[in-house]
Amino acid sequence: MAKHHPELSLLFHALADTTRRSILARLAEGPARVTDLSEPTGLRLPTVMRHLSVLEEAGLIATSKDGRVRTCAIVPEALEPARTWLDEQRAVWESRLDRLEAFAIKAAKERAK
Amino acid sequence: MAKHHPELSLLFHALADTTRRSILARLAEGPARVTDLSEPTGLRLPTVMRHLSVLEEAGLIATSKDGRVRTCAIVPEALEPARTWLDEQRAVWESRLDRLEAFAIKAAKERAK
DNA sequence: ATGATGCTTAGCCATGTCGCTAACTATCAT
DNA sequence: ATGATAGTTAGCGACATGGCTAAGCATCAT
Repeated sequence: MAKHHPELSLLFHALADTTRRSILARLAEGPARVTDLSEPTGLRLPTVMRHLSVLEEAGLIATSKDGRVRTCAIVPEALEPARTWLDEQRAVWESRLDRLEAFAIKAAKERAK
Repeated sequence: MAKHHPELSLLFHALADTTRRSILARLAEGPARVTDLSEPTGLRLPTVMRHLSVLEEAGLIATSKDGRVRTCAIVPEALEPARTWLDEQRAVWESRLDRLEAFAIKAAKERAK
């Protein structure tokens, strides 16, 4: 049952951090330099660098260096695996709603005790 | 720009682990006892318990105890915040494709050097 | 009432994460 | 060639994570 999806783990892990999500939000407005990402977050450069490497390993951003300036940009397709997984799960989970309801009744009974 | 979404962090973090995703896959087939989840994963009970509490805190599962048996079941709506966030991002990211392409050209130039 | 069963708690170990500072390298401007 | 600027590397500290064992508690069957 699709037990090993390291890419999904990388992806979800990268998204599971408010700082990284706000970096992505900033990059959604357009490419930015590392320093541009450091200022609004109030974080030091090395800290930002680490977040960027997590995002890059997850495939969520791409970076390139021109002179001494590194520019970061979003990779929109990177979200697809997550989206696909969520859709698949939703499909399966909802098709089991009958059983879920049976469980909910049991749970309610338990809660009432 | 929606900087603080602790629920999203909990959610993505819960999903960022293959063991937890396979527990969810198992639960997608219907509610199960803790022991039922322990056997296929090959993990010890306390380990499974910890994963379950992570999943429960993220709102992804609900559990109830009847006698000495705890039953776990999926909470389908729990995926919605993640799905919504992904959809929003995709919308924004894709609307910036023009800028992205400009960046891609620059990146290609850099890669070639 | 005894033992088996199912879960729970406490606590250990190795490793990973997230922030930092300090020091280094590389580039650009003068 | 000097200094400012942009990024990078190394390494620290506090804490979280993911696995385990051992021991405890509660319930069910006999």
